[in-house]
Amino acid sequence: MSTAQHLRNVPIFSDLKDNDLNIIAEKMISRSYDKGKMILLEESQGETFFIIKKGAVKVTRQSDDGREVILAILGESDFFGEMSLLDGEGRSANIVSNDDAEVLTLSRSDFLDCLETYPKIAIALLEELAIRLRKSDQHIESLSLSDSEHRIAITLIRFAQELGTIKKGQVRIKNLPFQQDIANMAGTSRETVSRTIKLLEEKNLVKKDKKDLIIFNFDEFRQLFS
Amino acid sequence: MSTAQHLRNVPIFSDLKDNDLNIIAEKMISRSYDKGKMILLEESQGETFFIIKKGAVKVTRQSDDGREVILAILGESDFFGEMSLLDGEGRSANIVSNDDAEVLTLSRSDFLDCLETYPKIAIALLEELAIRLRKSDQHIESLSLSDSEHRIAITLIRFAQELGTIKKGQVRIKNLPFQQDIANMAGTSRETVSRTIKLLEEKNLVKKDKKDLIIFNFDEFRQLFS
DNA sequence: TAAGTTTTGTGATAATCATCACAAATACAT
DNA sequence: ATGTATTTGTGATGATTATCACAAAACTTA
Repeated sequence: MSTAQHLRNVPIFSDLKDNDLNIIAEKMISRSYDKGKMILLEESQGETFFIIKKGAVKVTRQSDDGREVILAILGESDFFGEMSLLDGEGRSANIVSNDDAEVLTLSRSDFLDCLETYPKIAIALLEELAIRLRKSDQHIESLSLSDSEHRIAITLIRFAQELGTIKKGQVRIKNLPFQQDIANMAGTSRETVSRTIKLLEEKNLVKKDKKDLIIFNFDEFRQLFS
Repeated sequence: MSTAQHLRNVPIFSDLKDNDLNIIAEKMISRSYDKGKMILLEESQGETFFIIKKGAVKVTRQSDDGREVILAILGESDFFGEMSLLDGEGRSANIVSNDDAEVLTLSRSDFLDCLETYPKIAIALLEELAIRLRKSDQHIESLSLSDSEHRIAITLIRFAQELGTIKKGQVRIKNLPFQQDIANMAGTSRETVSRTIKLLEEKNLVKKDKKDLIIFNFDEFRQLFS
């Protein structure tokens, strides 16, 4: 698939005419990263905009003592790196490739040019940031109010929405992340994730199937926990 | 002060020419709210953009059982309401006036027109949303990793940055919010806030002065807790 | 297939912190 | 000022959950 065709799937570019899309596509460079490679470091200057072509990445923050908080897991057609381009501050998060990943990159100046030239892109980007803020707010609420069972359930709901496939009310989360990663998103410990998922299985709400997790009745599940 | 003069202080409008500013100012309507009044309700459709002219508001989310999470406290020249205008979703948070507050409002269509007409506004708004996302990320990190002492200290740092006045290394947070509000931001209980502030006083890091709180050495304080 | 590595499961224990229950202090109203 | 309502302080108690310590299971790689 050509770069322009990839861009077509990215919400913030989808409004553009083929012509404009091609112009932007030509400015982009493709890169690949092996699983577990650091794509962006917390301290470095932010000079690039990234779009995920293939694979998935973890957005994390690391505390002094080495513990990791996972802010989000991004997948195909998602983008990152825009924050420091926009406000000029340094990076605030690390980005690590979760699988082998391929990305398209755009330089700072090309990115900012885009925004000036195509106001539609700026507006679409505003929309996307608004959605992310909403998700952050929900995340904050869940961390503030809930016990660990709820927090973990809500994390599973997030995965279901981002990575899940629905089939008659059931959601299958393909390749459920490691318990440690779930714990780092839910603000709890790995052991608690293990115990809680077992609990959810005993309540007949979910079922493990090899590397996947199935939520039997997604609507009910959401009702219960959010 | 005229409406246009107020807008001058609002970051997203500060780039505009006087002329354009006046055009926008004429479309805005001023409203006042008594302390504690709900300005926006969680369920209602989002149809208005708000700028705070005077006073402060709490941005909150409420859980079913009535507990409240405070996402932010916004003050003069801050704005809100943009999220549902941008992504078309319903409100995700409540807004309650914290003091008596005066706001300027702009209708949905006027707001969106603004973005189309003045790309500079869209870009400035992107910048502001990027900053908010950064703050949310920090908030999430702090809720995920820290014990209650740290979370409360970080909440105090947030207040200091938003509402504080610095004088030779000391920060005075004028009119510290109620312990209950601090607790709702820090994701802890009111009693724990009480005990923790006492603890911080015993460690000679802060001091209460009537309704204010003084942080003796702001840099050191930040080092300690973030 | 065997050996090594990573991930998961599970008990025991201890620490943190929410909750309850008041008392004290402070603010507010008449 | 006096009474009422809010906000804060503080002890006691119990619940939740982090942490430690392994064992089991599941993947990798040779």
